[in-house]
Amino acid sequence: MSLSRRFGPSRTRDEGRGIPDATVARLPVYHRVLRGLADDGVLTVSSDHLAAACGVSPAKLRKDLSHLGSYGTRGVGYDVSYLSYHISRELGLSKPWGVVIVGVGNLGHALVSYRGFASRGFEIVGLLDSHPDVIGERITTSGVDLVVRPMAELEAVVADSGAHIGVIAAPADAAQSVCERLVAAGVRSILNFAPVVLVVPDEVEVRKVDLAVELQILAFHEQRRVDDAAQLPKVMPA
Amino acid sequence: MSLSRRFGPSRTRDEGRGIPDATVARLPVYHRVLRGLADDGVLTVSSDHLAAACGVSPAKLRKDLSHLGSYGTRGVGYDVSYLSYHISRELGLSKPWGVVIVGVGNLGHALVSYRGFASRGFEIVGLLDSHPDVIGERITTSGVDLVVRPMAELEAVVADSGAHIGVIAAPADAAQSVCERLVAAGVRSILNFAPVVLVVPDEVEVRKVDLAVELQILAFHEQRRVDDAAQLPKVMPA
DNA sequence: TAGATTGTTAATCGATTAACAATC
DNA sequence: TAGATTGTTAATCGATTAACAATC
Repeated sequence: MSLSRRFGPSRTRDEGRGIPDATVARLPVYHRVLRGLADDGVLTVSSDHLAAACGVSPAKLRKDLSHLGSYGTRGVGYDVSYLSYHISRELGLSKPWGVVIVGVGNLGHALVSYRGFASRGFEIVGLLDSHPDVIGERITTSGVDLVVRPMAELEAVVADSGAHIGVIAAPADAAQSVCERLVAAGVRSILNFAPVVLVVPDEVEVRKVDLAVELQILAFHEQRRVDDAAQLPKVMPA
Repeated sequence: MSLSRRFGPSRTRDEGRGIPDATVARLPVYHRVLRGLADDGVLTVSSDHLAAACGVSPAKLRKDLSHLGSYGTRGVGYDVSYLSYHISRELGLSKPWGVVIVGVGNLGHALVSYRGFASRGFEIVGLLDSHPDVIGERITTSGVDLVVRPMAELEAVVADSGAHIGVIAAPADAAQSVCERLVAAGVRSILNFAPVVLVVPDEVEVRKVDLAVELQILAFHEQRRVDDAAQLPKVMPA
């Protein structure tokens, strides 16, 4: 980190609040790409370069970053590690967050083996399932060494581990009940893989990953393409 | 389907094009909830009810549906199966779409066993992997009976199956190359699970599912909550 | 200083919302 | 007819974009 910037940008930013949702959703991508650049030994990057690597326009990138503060240098660009640090701080990645995964079927197993957790400061601190075949299974991957606990222990696992984030990888018909127990146990951030609209109190943040929705959006556009190809009379190349 | 509506809404709609992206992204949710209502034997639903079940406001729901046409009845509500049919038609779910999955590790296995494909008219028509341990494995689940093929056969599998959608469940460092081969083989719709910004021609539609991004967005809000709780002086209950 | 690049401004675009006229 | 509920309108809000003044 450039120590020459020690005194920082003197609070010209949005007073720490009010970063637009659309910007927050892109910060993780900027962060990942910056880490890749740092690994490659790149020290400085311009908004044009970084934007291209992130798949956004330079204007959008600069606008997004301006919400965090003023971490670039005109005429030069951005110091890769300095910017990376400030994004990670803004995202809350400087603290480690404990994650409990409820449902250790195919998807749950895939999540546990996912290496993106630990590398971003997330730690899996609990695994729960209701199926006797899975309960008691010991799962050991890089950074994880846990035994699957029965659903009855959900509240105890959350309390003991101090988990902040709950991942619901359970079947659809169990999802709402799991969600309610997580919330009652004190979890306020939930990542839901079940194809269900969860009902939660206002203070709880739910994000949903829905394979079927993504596929259906693709199908919509695919159909448009097929229809277009069929309806338009073939235009002769000149 | 109410045959009394046989003659349809006489093209008052947006001429088939121009359904806003935000609306398209919600249609699959409406469709799923409507199917659930139909299964429960519900014949008619008001925008207030349906909106509540979908977790959106009634105004937004009606606005969204108005882009498809005029499929409700004032004073009554929407015929569940009639509306469901028109949404599925708009989404392109009346035709079956072939899906090829590239990468049959933990995530790929989870995807194959996901029951949401077939129930929405998607059919897995090819599985590919580069790992010798996985190649040749026969995978049989409800509706799927396939052998994992080596990566070298990607082009042949796409051509033979006529697949329209490619799912990239391969490691990050293979994703761009897989993507290019899919596109060269004629695939125009890609669902990408690899944490990589794919570079594709304009005519290709890529949707990305990124676990790390979702977790980091949750961490951002979680941090805000924690900070708020720490900074605000404790307010006495009156 | 001259060239490069940021951070900000103002214009545009698209999405959301509330209210209500149309109409079953 | 009276009550209910849609489909549409107009206002608001938030996100994107292009251009450029600030400044390294």
